[in-house]
Amino acid sequence: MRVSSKAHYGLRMMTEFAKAYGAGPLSIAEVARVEHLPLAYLEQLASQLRRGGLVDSTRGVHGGYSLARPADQISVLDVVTVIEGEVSPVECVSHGYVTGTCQREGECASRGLWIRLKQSIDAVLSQTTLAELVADQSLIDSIAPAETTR
Amino acid sequence: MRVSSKAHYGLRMMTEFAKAYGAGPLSIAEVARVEHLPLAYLEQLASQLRRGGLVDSTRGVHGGYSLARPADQISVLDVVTVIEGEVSPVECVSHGYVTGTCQREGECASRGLWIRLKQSIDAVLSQTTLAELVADQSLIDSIAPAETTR
DNA sequence: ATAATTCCTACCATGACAGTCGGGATTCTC
DNA sequence: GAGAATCCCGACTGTCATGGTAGGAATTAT
Repeated sequence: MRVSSKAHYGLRMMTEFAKAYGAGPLSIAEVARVEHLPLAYLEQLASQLRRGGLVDSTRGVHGGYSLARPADQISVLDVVTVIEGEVSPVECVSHGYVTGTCQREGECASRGLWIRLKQSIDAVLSQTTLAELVADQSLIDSIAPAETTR
Repeated sequence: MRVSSKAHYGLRMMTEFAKAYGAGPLSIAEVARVEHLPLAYLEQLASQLRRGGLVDSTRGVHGGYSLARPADQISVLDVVTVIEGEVSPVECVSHGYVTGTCQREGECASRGLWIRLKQSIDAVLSQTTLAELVADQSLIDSIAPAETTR
């Protein structure tokens, strides 16, 4: 029951893209710098995010990535799903589940529980957008700006 | 963001113990039989559940395990926690988190999100008890009893 | 005694995670 | 056109959790 640091990294990268939205593409070298994350690893994650349709890429000298749509239209669930695959506590409640795969299907008492759990997780993650994370960030920075200068 | 099949097995075992509650200890050999799970693996899980204080064990010929307290006083969260450790999407919101371990602490905008997520998961899992799972099970069995005979 | 049980430790195979590395393709700038 | 900055891609690696298996020791009812 945990979010991988992979997805966490992806989310941090996405908030950087969100901050830069509208001001041209942001390179992952820059993201690596401000977030203190390994460049080569971010490259892989960025590719996944692009293939997942969350960002667009621009190659060449002033290239980089930018959000495929405004930050208030990308939820944390979108990001986590692209990086970790569908959020689902057990296979039998995932979207692509084929009826009958689980032999216990008819007699399973806990399926209802897993469905409630999935819905609950999805709700929390889909209610928060990148825009809100960025807003919270600015708020934090405005209160304690000295911290960020190290 | 998934529950391990280990925890799932543990939960299935616990519901068997719940069904047998009051009628003496239930052996894991029996659990393995009715749930079609590997015996040797269940042994390990049963030990964990015992060390976690959820069941009591009786050795010897008519030995086995029985719930340490009534089924309506053991939640799914109890079981999952004993088997998987604390449910926590990221380290910084877990119970044993030491303030300052995460360098981003002051500037982290997503911590609030993870806290909401944890609370949401905990709520769902702690609201369901073994007693409810057993009750649901009986209901299912009474509706479609033919299924279980194969 | 012996059979049924829990208990305990060690072992193992597989796959995910969290990266690193090296090079190729593209595009801007000079 | 050369060079630098960038994205793109595949291969490789070390560590750890998962999902088991195996063997034997301790305990207890019959």
